[in-house]
Amino acid sequence: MMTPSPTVFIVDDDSAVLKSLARLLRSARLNVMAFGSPQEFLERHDPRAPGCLVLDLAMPGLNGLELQAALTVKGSAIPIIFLTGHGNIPASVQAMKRGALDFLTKPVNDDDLLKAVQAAIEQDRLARIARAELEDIQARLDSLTPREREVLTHVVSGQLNKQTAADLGTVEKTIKVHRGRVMEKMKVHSVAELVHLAERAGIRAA
Amino acid sequence: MMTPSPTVFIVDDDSAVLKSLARLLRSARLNVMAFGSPQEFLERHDPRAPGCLVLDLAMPGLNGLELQAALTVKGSAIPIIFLTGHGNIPASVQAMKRGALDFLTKPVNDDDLLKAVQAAIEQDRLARIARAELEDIQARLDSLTPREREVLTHVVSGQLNKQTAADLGTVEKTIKVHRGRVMEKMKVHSVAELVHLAERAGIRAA
DNA sequence: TCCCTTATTGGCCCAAGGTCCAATACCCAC
DNA sequence: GTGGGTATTGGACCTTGGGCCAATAAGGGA
Repeated sequence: MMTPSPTVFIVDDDSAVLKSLARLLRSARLNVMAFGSPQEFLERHDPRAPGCLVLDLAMPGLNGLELQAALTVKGSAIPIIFLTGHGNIPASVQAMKRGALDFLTKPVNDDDLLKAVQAAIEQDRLARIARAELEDIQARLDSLTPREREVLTHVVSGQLNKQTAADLGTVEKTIKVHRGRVMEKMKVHSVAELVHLAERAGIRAA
Repeated sequence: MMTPSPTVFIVDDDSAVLKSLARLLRSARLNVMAFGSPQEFLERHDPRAPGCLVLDLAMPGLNGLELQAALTVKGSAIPIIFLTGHGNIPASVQAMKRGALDFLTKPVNDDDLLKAVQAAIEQDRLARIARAELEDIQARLDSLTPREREVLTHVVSGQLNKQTAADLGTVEKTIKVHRGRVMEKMKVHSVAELVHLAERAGIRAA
């Protein structure tokens, strides 16, 4: 399955700026989608689409920081590059603290913007790979029965089957069966691999 | 062993500001050490001392960003809060990208500064705990012989003793001995724990 | 009601991990 | 050259892990 090529989403209420930015980015062979209002972007944006967001800070209705917050709430992790004509330091610091990738001032240097966009797209690519891996692991975890899940936590914390059996009020033989199924469902062939996966999925000791 | 109480280090070339900041922070029951020049701080600062750094951006000789870079090179991870009278957005973004915890503008609101300092001290505390743990693990890793180290990487990647033996050109029995010593030196009692430690220390598959 | 999933257990057997004791060999430093 | 650390190997023996086959039992849904 082919990953769609990344798109740069631009949101700015000034249509002249919007067009100029779009032209610049398109001339660098980038896919571009321009939005004249934050609300429009928020409604129509598909979080699954790869790419990054170039966002004007000062806009009517919903300003850049608010849109950033709204995207976070919505669960979108798209990298954001802020662009501002009359921004102030507190706003830039706020934006960066909340995870913006960059914060540029207008008039923006073409090269600075292109570099920032390239970096954002790359970061989005890597983040997507990491997220896909996590989702894959999570899917396997979700296929476990409650009991298998309990056994898993004991295994990754290094308990012997007999200890696990005692903790769960059953016998070693039963644990062995569950354990075997856990290994199978998680698609691993060693405890080491299992611990790796559990670690990434944030599963802690029993 | 008692952790010394945290200190707020202040660096500002304006002695009036320095005194005023020191007074404010001391009134909040914080330990304070004031420095009139970045060079002085750089020379005399002990990276082991817990606390945080409140740093003026514009100073003669070495500006705030340069001092930040110098500290990074020196291996100091002290959290930095920038303070500036005439800063600009690019400088603030630069500072935040390089890991500054906050970037405040003068005249600073007392409450904002105190909150930022508290947050920085807490972050330093947590970072120190994490670092101490890492150093502990690293010390154990350093106690391994080269051969044991090789065996370790095979174990954490889930290889069977016989496979490891084949890879290292020896027999299973030998691997068992090394493996036993690895477990002993790393102070763990299960492969799961060993993988946990290796993961944190950044050891990857064989 | 019948089927499926989940959880449980037993027996049998083999593979893998791990320990104790003992021994050989190499290299380096005192 | 003698002792210590490192690497290696053998044998004996015990513990754990794990697969195969079979079976029971509770709870939910079609």
